[in-house]
Amino acid sequence: MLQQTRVGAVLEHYRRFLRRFPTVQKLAAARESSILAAWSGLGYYRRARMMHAAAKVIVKEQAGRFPASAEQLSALPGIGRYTAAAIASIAFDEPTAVVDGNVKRVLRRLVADNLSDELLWETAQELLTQARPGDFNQAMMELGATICLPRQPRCSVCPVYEQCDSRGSLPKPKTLGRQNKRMIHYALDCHNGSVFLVRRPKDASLMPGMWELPEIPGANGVSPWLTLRHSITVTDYQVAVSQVSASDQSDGKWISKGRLARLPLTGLARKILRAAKLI
DNA sequence: TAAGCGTGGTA
DNA sequence: TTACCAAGCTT
Repeated sequence: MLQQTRVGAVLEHYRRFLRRFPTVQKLAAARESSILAAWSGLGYYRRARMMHAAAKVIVKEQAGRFPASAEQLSALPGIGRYTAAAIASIAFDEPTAVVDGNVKRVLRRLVADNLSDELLWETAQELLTQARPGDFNQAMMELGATICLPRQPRCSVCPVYEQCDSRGSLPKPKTLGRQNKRMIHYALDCHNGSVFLVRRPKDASLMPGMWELPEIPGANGVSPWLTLRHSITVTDYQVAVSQVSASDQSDGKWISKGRLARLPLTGLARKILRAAKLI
């Protein structure tokens, strides 16, 4: 859950997720839609699918025993170099350094050089406190998250200021492309305690198989019931929601209010249904 | 190597 | 308001 996602955004989902899937066996046996429903709103849904796949490998091929080394962990789906090192060092005391976005920034400032990825990993490994690798790794990430901030580093309270070659300066990050903007209209078709929802195609690149409100053509002259902003990857959406019938023109399903929570909704659909006090 | 993948917080 | 960016991974 923490891959590219802040701790604050994860906490509530994490607790709910562990209540729902308390063991790797339960997770492995679950249906994908149940897992996606618990993940709904967190984004990067591929992470959930891959964690499901990893749970199945652990249960079926390794008798439910977790791999305990970074090398073995990185063989699991969805576990790359960072996550393997994080689990191995924090959970199993393996002396392996992590490099995440925070550590990259800290190290590049510390040595005042735009180190390549490979050099960053080597440097982190050299600095690692062998006796307490998990604590060291978490301290490095925490330093980046709380003091060595991207925009305004708090050098005056930094514990390694004396050893820092740059004292806070950092090569200007290259600016990314501007976000696309788009207007999109949805129908909120709701009666008898049910909402009409549609399912995204299984082969969609974005959020495949997840449920959302039916999209409708806009500009019918009627002002929408609700407007909001929502950004998905590289697109900023201006969203308009109208309470109109859509069940005749869209291939979807009526979902009763009580079942909404168990459905893998997109984050945007969840936001709209919450605004409508349906969940 | 670089693009694609979600969403929310922050300045 | 806009733009950046977060405990990255896969293809």
